[in-house]
Amino acid sequence: MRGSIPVADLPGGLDLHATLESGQSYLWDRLDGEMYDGPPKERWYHLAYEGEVMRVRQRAGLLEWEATTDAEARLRERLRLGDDLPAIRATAPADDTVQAAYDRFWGLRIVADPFFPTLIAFICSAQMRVERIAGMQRALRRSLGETIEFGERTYHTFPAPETLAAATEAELRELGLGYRAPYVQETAEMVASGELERADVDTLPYEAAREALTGYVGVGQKVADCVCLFALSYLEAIPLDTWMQTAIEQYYPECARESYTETSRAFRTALGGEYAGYTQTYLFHHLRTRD
DNA sequence: TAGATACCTTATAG
DNA sequence: ACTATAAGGTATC
Repeated sequence: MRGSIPVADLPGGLDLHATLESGQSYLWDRLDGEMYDGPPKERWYHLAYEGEVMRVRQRAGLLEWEATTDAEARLRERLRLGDDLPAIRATAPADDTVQAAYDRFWGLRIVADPFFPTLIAFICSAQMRVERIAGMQRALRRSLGETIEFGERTYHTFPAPETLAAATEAELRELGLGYRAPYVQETAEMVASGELERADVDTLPYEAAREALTGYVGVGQKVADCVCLFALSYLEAIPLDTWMQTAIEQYYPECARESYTETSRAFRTALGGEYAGYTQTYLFHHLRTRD
């Protein structure tokens, strides 16, 4: 099936390119060089997950999609197309840097990615660059995922928890995960066995959810915040990575505290509270890609 | 509870 | 060519 959504109908519009290449999602893949070699901002992105393939591109004022199923409702959820960006931006501070970030990437939306692949991707993100994190996720899909044929192309889905739980540490190290290999295997086991799963977390208030997520192996507060923001829709979560730590020192020194939890509270307040994660993501993408 | 250190692997700077 | 350092941190002592 296929369809298209007029971008002008979305509150605040859409920048699909910024949304999917700002380091928040590792589920969507580009089709560069295979079925597309046009302008970077109009490229197709594809996603294979739980037996379904969908692909999208933004072109000529439309968000076009094609899928093995009737995917539009899921697409609207995953890209949070209903979020009112002007209302969200109105909660952000008036700083030049924050406003420059919103101007530059206006239309960037926080994703609502599926829980398990997001958990694994951000466990893999420790001490790693964005490009290599994406490479690891591709390797996991290619090596352990199931294949689906769509449009004369073979797609690989992200492996199920049971599959990753059954993988050996050596096998995962072969895929380039390094010391994260046992973390991924053990966390997958916890999800597969039901020891700790999404339902145990996503009904909790934000800080309790973040705390609960650190029960997984390889998940500290920063990775837990990424899962909260990009998979569980806690829009107040602000992952404090090295970029944000630097930004706080430079632009918000009054928010610096002794602990992650306290700094997070102070910075969240500075970024307007309820939608701080939105502003943090604009800021992160801006700082990481300038120069 | 706070502080220090090891950890896989790759890319980049010097 | 070769070494040091950093890359969206976490676990362990």
